[in-house]
Amino acid sequence: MANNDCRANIIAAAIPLFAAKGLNGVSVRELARAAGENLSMISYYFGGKEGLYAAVLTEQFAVLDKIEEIERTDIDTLQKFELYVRATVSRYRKSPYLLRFYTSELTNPTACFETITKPAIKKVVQTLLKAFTEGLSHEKFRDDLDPADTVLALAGMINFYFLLEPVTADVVDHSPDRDEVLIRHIMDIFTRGVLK
Amino acid sequence: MANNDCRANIIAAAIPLFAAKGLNGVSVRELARAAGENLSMISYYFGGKEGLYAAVLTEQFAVLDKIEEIERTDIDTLQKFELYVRATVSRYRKSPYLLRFYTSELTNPTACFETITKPAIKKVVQTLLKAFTEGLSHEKFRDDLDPADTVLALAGMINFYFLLEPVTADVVDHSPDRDEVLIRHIMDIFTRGVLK
DNA sequence: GTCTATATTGCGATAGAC
DNA sequence: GTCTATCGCAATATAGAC
Repeated sequence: MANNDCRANIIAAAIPLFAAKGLNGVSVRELARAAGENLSMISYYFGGKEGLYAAVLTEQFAVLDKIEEIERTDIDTLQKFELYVRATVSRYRKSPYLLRFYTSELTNPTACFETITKPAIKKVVQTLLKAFTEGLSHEKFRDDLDPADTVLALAGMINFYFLLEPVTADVVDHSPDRDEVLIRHIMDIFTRGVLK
Repeated sequence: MANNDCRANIIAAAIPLFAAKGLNGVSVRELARAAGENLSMISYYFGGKEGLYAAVLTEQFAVLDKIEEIERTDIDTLQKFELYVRATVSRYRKSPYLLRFYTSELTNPTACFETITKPAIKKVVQTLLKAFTEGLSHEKFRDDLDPADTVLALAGMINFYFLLEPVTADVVDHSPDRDEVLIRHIMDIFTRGVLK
């Protein structure tokens, strides 16, 4: 390639490769070839393969910071949960590799887990927990529900749908056309499940 | 080690290693050392590292076959779903590495994905789908719910709880003592969410 | 900044003795 | 069945020319 986008080219090429095969499943040669850049540029810009992986992870997880908006938005608690579900779906549509990095780090943690992955996911969970507690204090929700169990249930419903896509693709329609219906079904179940 | 349990020793040692680091994250030397067996025994018994991985995966996923019992059991549809949730929890307690193999294959599929992983998971999904359709025909459930969305939502609630444990362990109590409460909460949400 | 060439290490697999 | 020793290769990383 040999232009001034070298660094960006490498990152862009690395995303689908790391996502599909994990940190240990890709070699620097493969990464360089896919980027159309010289092998040694990976060390030059990122200090090695692990450095590149960390850069990719940081970029991928950056969007998770937007979860903060949920706290600042002045809407009903249930609507906050719907906002979370909608944001999750649109995130996965825009960043089709995000969920893979996310779960790959959960199951086969790398050195980045403690520094990048864990804080990013924890922030999401804590934001949801805060919203739930808020809803509880307004006496909107049944008070015999455990906050953690409940928000993890909601997060699980939407995340698992995407996680299982490689298995269920030929029996379930996972096209974006159905996203609106999916969101409705999940919010339906959740709403009836948690309201007083 | 050098006893007649060589094959079994290798498999037993390989389970936690493959689960933690994935197929590409472990070397045959590391596997042999952990098993206390000679390196060459891996090729002798399994034809190589990938063969050992396939053997481990087959053994781990064998328990998933028990899902069939749900079809044969003559109980109410909702109770079938509760049976599934209970079976899932007890499976993860008995096989603490199962979920890791499961999701690792989903996010970073190996050669085993099409032959071992996908059929195993698909069977579970289809069993749940069948149970749901059965419940629909008995007019137990709201008929505006999509079967796939609904069963994936239930599966997601319980699986995600365990998947997120590495992140939420210090903010949520994941001890087996709470399993019964967890199951109750999930079934509560699900039941209220899907019943007419 | 970018390249080639290479240093070095560790990999998976197996030949062949016992 | 189990071992040691080793083959051949691919890995990451970098030195040094330009």
